[in-house]
Amino acid sequence: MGSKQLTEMLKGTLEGIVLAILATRPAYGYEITARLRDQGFTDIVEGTVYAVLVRVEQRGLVDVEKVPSEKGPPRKVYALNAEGRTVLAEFWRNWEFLVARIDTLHEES
Amino acid sequence: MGSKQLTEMLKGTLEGIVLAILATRPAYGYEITARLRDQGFTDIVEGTVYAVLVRVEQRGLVDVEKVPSEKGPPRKVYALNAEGRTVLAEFWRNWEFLVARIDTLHEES
DNA sequence: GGTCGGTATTCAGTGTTGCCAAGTACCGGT
DNA sequence: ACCGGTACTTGGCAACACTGAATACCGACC
Repeated sequence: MGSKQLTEMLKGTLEGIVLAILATRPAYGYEITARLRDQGFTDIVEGTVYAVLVRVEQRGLVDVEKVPSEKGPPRKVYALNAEGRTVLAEFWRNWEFLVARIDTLHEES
Repeated sequence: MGSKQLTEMLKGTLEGIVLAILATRPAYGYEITARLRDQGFTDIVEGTVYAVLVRVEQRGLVDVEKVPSEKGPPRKVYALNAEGRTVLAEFWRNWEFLVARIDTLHEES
């Protein structure tokens, strides 16, 4: 069970994390969840990832394509588009800003 | 806040930030807001800081003392206690975990 | 004496977000 | 026919930062 603290930290970063994953190559929800788990986010909830994908699609940050799967229902493959890349770049800027400020605080204590 | 992204990122980190400030020395709300502004969080909202302080007080992470001010109404001075230090340590662990994961993603893109 | 600005705290309401829990759907192997 | 793995959807909930306004205390200035 992930700590409540970490859950709250994910608010605002999870979207960026998903966009960053899509930046390397297109992917579908189930795959993204699995990759997050491999990557260390062992407690990430599937429903949450899908919710993020719905959101970024509605905001027009990704292009979507339905691709038949051999192992189950069709996959919705998400690909980062130009708008998405812009938002991702903004995410990195904000993230680095936050990390810098918090690092300063950490050193002071 | 400047960007909505940064606002969302603060969720889950602002509490840790405030605790980190209190770890250096006791402080009151107005002062903490000012320090955050000096430190780069130029758009931080006063009401938000007070809300965090109410929360950490209710959770018993701080000791509170009312101190008269020469320039206005009495100040509520917050001091981090043992429980607060524990939570702050947990915050740093979670923060470093998140930074590590996200750094990995950043390098991959 | 009355107003203005700086200090200092509180509070109701809003929107966004991740989690929980359950459900739907497709498929291969037994 | 059933079960487990794959794959997506959805309604309700709690936590959090922001908005905007209100309250209160004080010194300085006209």
